[in-house]
Amino acid sequence: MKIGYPCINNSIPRGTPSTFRLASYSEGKLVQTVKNNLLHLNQILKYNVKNNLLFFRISSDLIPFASHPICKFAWYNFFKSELLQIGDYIKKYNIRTSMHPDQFVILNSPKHWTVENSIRELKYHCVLLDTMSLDETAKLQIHVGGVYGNKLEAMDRFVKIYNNNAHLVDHLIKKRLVIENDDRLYNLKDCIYINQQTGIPIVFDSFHHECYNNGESLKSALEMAMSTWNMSSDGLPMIDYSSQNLGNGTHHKNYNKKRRNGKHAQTIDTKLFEKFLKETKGLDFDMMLEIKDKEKSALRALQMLGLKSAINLPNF
DNA sequence: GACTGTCAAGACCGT
DNA sequence: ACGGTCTTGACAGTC
Repeated sequence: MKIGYPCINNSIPRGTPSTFRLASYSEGKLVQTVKNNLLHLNQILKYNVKNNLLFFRISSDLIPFASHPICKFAWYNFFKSELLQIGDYIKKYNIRTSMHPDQFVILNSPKHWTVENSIRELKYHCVLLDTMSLDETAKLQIHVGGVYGNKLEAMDRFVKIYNNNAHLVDHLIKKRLVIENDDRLYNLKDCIYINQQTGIPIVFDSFHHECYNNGESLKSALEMAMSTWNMSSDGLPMIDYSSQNLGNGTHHKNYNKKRRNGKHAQTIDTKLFEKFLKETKGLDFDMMLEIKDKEKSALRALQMLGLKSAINLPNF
């Protein structure tokens, strides 16, 4: 089991902007920003290795506007050696990686341009991971998409574009793509339906499952999701762990039991995490902590798991 | 230096 | 049909 956190490390000051506005796009700005982003990523990975946090979600904003038509720059050539170096470091210390393209990647949209944009975005992620020379255990995690008034049709549209459009969704994407159950549209059972017809592994999100499920127990749900992974090629199953932000959520005007307030907790609730560990005892997976204070909670989780000093490392 | 509107991209929901 | 909301962090313009 590896513990990780997504994209941002609050212990390492950035110093430089990580992105910029489309309106001010220039090749020079892109190069400078990417250069800074790669240096920053290097620092984060070193921090992670030092601290035994060996699962990390790389930010989709590493190369700003990479999939936008405005970007004609071959960043994958220009930064090839830097990217390879990062990839070597990741492999050397056996760091598990993933990326999570954001809400705009929707493969089952009825609008063909939305699907095309989505695929361009997925390709950017693939080129990035491929240029780092990472194997197919480095995953790209997305949600199923919209419902558009008819869930079965919408799911079948997902399956169809995945299975029957090899010119759009090619092997480079398929070897990395995984789907995640969400908190209101596509739950675990829906993801299983898609998995059965596509073979796409499922990233189990514990918080989303709490919000939206079909009554499965945590452990059996987790086992179902984990069984969709081909351990030899996909690697150990990944899961997302988080809990809801307490505070004024229960007073929100749209509060209800299923959705709660939908936001991720500020910091890890050790009691809930303890309970989660107890209920999932015996299962092995790589766990991403989607919690706002990022590495801080991840370190706490490591401590609770007794993994903190599991490895001895050279100093940096 | 603090404050705040806005940002490439989508979809849902209530009115 | 339409505007607000989801959820999110940081840029970028304003004071």
